[in-house]
Amino acid sequence: MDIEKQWPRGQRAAFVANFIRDQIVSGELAASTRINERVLTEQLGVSRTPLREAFKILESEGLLTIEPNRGAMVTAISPQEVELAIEVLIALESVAAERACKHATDAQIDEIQALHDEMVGAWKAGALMRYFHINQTIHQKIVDCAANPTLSRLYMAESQRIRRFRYAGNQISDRWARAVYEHEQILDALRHRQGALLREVLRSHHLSGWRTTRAVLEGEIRL
Amino acid sequence: MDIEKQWPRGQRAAFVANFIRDQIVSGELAASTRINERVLTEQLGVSRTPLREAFKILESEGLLTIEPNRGAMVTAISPQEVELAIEVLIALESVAAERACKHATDAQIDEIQALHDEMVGAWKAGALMRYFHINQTIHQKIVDCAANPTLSRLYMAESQRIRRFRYAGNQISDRWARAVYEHEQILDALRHRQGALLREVLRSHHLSGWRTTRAVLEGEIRL
DNA sequence: CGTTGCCACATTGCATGCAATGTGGCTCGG
DNA sequence: CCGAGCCACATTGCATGCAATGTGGCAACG
Repeated sequence: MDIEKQWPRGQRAAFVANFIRDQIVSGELAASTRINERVLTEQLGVSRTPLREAFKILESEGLLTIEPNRGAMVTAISPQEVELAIEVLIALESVAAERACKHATDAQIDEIQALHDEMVGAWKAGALMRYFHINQTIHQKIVDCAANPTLSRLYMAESQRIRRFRYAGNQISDRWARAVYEHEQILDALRHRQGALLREVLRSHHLSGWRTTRAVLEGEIRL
Repeated sequence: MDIEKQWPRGQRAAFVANFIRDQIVSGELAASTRINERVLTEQLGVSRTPLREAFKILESEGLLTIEPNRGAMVTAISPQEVELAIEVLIALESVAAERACKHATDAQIDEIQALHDEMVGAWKAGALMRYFHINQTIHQKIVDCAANPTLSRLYMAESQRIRRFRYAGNQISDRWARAVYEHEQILDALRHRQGALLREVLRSHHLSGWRTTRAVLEGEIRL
């Protein structure tokens, strides 16, 4: 990437971390891939110091595993661990649901509605990647409506950590259609500020999404 | 500290991070304190490279804030943010409660019981610091019983992040006595594997703890 | 006397060199 | 032919030097 282009002093580690994080959460860097410092420094045009600082950031986010003297590799996560993480995500979103219905501004809801419309467009256009990305954004925005920075931070970190696994499930077109329908229920509940309902709709949305995804991951469904 | 003593190659950043983290969560390093790299390198006997890597780790844990060209300082947290973080901690412990009642081994419960007995000892001896530390350990162990690594990891990180604030509330002797009583209810619920009950007891335990702590922080109660 | 601009010093950000460790291939003995 | 040991090379861990940026104090000016 951007060899020669120099990022601002004081933010290089952050930019490098973003770059690697994108590659990991998008699945471009497969699990257990070893990362070579020299290669990356040449790709990114920064020295090893900010690079290694980025490694430490990503390690504490759970995306990289660093073995002393052997370097960094993309953390491997089992479907079992993903399932447990989703349980945590559901808990976080449950708290968010009730709070979001209390604290969301109309502008925030409109923004989510706009994202939803855009997502439906991506669905109809068959743009899976775009759909998936907007989907994630919508969930994050709902959590952000809860006006709880800790909640937003943990939700973002954890959903990114398992993102590469969840992508699989959306490739099933039945699931895709159903998810769009569920999202409409979610928006309704939010718009009518029915916290308990939103919580339950979100919960079953995630559970049914995970059932599909797990089936795909375990090879029970051929694409 | 340990000038001259050299930590093993490959773990220095981690050890430095632990060292600083202890100082922050224990309150020895006050909020907004600027941290000077040169001073720390001399105290710890490591060079600036692992030190700066440790800074990045602690920054992503939310304990340090790094301003470019101005260095690291202990992140300031408002009581408002602490309250919001506690709401998240309660959500995490709620998930943990149900799961812990299903997955806890008898040995784990015995271990928690032993910690509880030790904590009562510290209480009777008036050893506040020791009491507080065991208290935190008990809650972490309960979460660990849930056998969900993500849950354990997030719970630990977040409880450490706000630890320095919660200490204040325990200095009220009424609260201290009540907390011990509540902990007995918690252990009972866990031992009888009553998940829903455990969840509710934990929830009200944290809420009443926070009410006291907030009052102390806001200066409504003189020590 | 207060304010502004400037300069020297302190501190951080990053690149790089060196030492330590890991790794793959080769030799040599069985 | 196979395996163990060894050696050269690749890679990482850390220390340190240099450049960029921030900061506090002093001087000059109003």
